[in-house]
Amino acid sequence: MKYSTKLSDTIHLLVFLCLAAGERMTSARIAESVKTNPAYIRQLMSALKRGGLITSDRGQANAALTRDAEQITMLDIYRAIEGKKPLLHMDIHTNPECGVGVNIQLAIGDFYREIQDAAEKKMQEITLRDIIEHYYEKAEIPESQRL
Amino acid sequence: MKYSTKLSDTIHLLVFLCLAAGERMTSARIAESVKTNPAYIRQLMSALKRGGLITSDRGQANAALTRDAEQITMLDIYRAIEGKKPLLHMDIHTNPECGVGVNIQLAIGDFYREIQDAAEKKMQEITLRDIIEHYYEKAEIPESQRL
DNA sequence: CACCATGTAATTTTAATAATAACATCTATA
DNA sequence: TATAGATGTTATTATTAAAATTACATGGTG
Repeated sequence: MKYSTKLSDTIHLLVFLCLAAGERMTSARIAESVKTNPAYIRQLMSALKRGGLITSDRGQANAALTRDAEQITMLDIYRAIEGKKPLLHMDIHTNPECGVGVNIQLAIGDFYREIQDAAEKKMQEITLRDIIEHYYEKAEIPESQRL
Repeated sequence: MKYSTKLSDTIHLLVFLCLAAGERMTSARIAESVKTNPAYIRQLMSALKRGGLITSDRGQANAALTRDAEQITMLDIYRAIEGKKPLLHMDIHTNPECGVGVNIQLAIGDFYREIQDAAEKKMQEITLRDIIEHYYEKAEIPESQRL
């Protein structure tokens, strides 16, 4: 399949929203930057809304964070849009006739869990504010123009 | 796309190989346990060979680890079969006209790198021996029957 | 009312992976 | 030496998760 870029696109969306503070961002405007279509952006925003990270109103462009950017972690975003989807995937099609196969996959699953936990711990340490700050540096936006 | 189960299948393959110490495992036998086809197994083994983790001879079933199971980490296996493929994927299709889009993705990339490092550090701590031991526990193989 | 926005479901297209097929080459053995 | 069976490798097809797209109901604003 394609690789999922949902997390990247959602972070992009959120940063864009923050940078345009005041200015009302439509899904069409955001889609232009992400180079995708408005419906996809709205789907991501819908997931963010379900996850309690943003509010938005039907009929008008009025999305906003429900809390400060430093209170939103990358893990919060990941959970909102990818749910419980893991980074590594077990093979659940092994031969059930083969006891070895089944138990090896179960054993692998426990180690995958550890790796997932390590990754999620790091995700939890990264806030939307951190990403915005780092974006400012990358883009070399002068301090005076930052929010 | 489909989710990649290459890592899971390759670990499966290696454990299977270790458990059958002595007995010569053909790609057909292994494929039966993983419930796939022999050519796929040979492809995985080919990658392991390129990565220097196993040896094998053309014409006869004779695969073997190049070093002890405790000297092979999950990261070694991941590198051999997935190369530099990351766990999280950036969106490289953002609008190049939009400086914001490009720089946000660059900023995201740096944080993804941190997450990748955390996951790889954990992978490096897990050896093939650990997985085999844990399999023995899962399968409740009596100590007397373990290798 | 007219226009433009969101919200959402359904469908189509794209792309990474596993599955499969085909075959050259090597080994062991009868 | 001939044959059976194994690996090594490439090419093709099928599968499947994701993004793209379409469609439209619904709500807000001038």
